[in-house]
Amino acid sequence: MNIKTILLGLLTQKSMSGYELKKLFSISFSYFSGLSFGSIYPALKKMEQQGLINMRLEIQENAPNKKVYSITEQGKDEFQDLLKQPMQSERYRSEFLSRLFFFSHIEKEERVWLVDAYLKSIKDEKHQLDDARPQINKIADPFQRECLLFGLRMKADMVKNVEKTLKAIRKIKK
Amino acid sequence: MNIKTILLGLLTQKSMSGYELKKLFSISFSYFSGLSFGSIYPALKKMEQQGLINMRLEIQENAPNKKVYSITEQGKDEFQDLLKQPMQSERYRSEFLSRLFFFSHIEKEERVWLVDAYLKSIKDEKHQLDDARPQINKIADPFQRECLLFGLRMKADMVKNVEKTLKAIRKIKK
DNA sequence: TCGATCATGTAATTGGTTACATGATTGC
DNA sequence: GCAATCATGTAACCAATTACATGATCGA
Repeated sequence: MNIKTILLGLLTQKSMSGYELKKLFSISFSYFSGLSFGSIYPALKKMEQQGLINMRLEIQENAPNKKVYSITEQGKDEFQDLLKQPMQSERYRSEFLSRLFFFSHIEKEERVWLVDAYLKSIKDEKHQLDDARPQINKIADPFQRECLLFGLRMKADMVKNVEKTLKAIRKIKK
Repeated sequence: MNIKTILLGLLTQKSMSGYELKKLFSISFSYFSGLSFGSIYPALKKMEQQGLINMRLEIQENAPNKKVYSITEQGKDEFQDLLKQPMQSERYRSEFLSRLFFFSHIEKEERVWLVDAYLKSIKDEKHQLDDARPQINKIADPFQRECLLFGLRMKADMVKNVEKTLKAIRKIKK
């Protein structure tokens, strides 16, 4: 999903500035995507030119002025169209698999060490997601809750599968 | 894993031209990555300039001449270094999850239809991988066989998890 | 004769990231 | 006084894709 769709989606719920979009995004969306100001601000400018969103300058006294964007009717139509496009399952670009593919080129201890460290890091992420669960559930709608559940299941599966691979590569001599 | 590492890895096994690299890549690596000529040829040129690989022009009579690249000692060292870097688990950029996140904005039938079509497409991919299994196993080393097994397990888990999500969204009224 | 395979390459575009630049306010 | 938060933006860079350009050979 590209930045345009995401921003349209978030602006459907509430008018916001680029700064606020980034914040909201970091809370609710962080697990499966990530955006930086360097892409948000140019995207908003472009979308305004295309008539998908409107900008209103909000003068603030104790903080810098902010540009509050709201979605237009045209933007809503565009968002609907984008959501209804068929989903093609993307190639799973996995650093883990790419590395494993070339494991014959490094020493056995090195292999075990690498996979073990990787396993720790994904377990860690799973725990982080577990911890964030109540907070996310508070602001999420039913579908977003399903997102979270899906993410947790996939993380658990990932842990299981990496563990299996670790066992297997321990058995490979040489 | 970036293109440089992949090309170095493949060239460790055998000296090859860009065209041959692409072919080999498509067979053994296609499941978890993908490269086009538009990235392979410039990458090879750059790597040659950096001294990671050498080029030898092979004059052919019944086909266009080809540039056969072979890895240098410096290239081997670089490849070793790259393989030993710790793996950081990347963010899982999932179109499915991004779409699900905004599912409240489309009709129920639309949602079910979309997920159902998606489910079919990943089942299809799983079958394709299953079919390619014997062929891949023939040319793969033990670690590459583990890659395949890992991929198959993850695909199966994916199917299960999408099915669960489908059931859940069927139950959500509105 | 038409499409597939062999073979290399460039240009334009996509879709971002990171670093840089600015500057006020608030809390410790 | 220093770090964090608020707030916007540009420039340089990265890593790739797609489309375009060329052209020979071989098999059905």
